[in-house]
Amino acid sequence: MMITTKGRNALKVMIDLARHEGEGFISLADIAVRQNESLKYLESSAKQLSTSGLVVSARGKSGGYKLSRPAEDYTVAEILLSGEGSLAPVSCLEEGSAPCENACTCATLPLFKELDEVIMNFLNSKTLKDLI
Amino acid sequence: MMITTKGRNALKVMIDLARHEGEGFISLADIAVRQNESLKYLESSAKQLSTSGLVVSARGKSGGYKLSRPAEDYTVAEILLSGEGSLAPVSCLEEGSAPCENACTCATLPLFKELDEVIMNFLNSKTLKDLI
DNA sequence: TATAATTCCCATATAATCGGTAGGGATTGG
DNA sequence: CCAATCCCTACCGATTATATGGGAATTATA
Repeated sequence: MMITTKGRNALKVMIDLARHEGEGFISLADIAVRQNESLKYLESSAKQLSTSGLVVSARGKSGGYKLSRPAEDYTVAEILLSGEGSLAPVSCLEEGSAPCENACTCATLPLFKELDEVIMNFLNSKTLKDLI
Repeated sequence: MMITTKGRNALKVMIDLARHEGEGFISLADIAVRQNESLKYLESSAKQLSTSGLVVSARGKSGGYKLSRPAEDYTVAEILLSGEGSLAPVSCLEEGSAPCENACTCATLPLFKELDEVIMNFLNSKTLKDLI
């Protein structure tokens, strides 16, 4: 499976924030209850989204998270990428991975490159707004 | 990543067999050399293909494997499925997995169902013959 | 100023999966 | 009988997945 709980939780946080767009900062505790997920585990996804610049965070009392742009300006691809690091269907297509020494003769690489494109085209065509 | 060495090796075996279609039984030792893979590791993929009925095996001296149908009659999807067991992009879409108790309220499930369809449509549209 | 709420940071734990390796059994053509 | 070949089972180290837990830093507000 390509998408783990990290990506799924990143998406759940973003969807919840999008549903409460314009309501100021939303606390993770609220999101955890609504999405039926562990607060502690959501923290890592939320922090990653914040580091990636996809959300703005505010610490301290009445703090929380909010979207940094309108919901329709996010692609699903960038949200999942923030959570997962990579969405490549095979490890040899991950950015930064050691290039496979058999790449030039590998009988399967062209296929997986195509598959990667198909997946990314789909995920780039969907916006956060489409999910709410 | 969704495709592991199991699926990739299944594909490599099938591609090699397709390239030698009509030459009778091909030994795994030959395939291992040509594909630059460990014989021992390929054995598990080949056995799985045999169990799935995608190839015919012959034991004993001058034995080996051969395709059970013409190369153009295999979809890439069924080959990868034989090696991987499942190609679902998330665990909750895997057949036989315990159904997620949040399925009816999960904000992300519809998206992943669509993604699964996109992936399977692509992999079903490709045949083994397309790869050689 | 004290308190409570909140994000942020780091460490730990457990289970599963990945990517093989090893050894030998069963079968069969020559 | 022998060598080649597939078949079966067990194991193993490394990594990843899926969290949990403790507490530090920050901030609004009473």
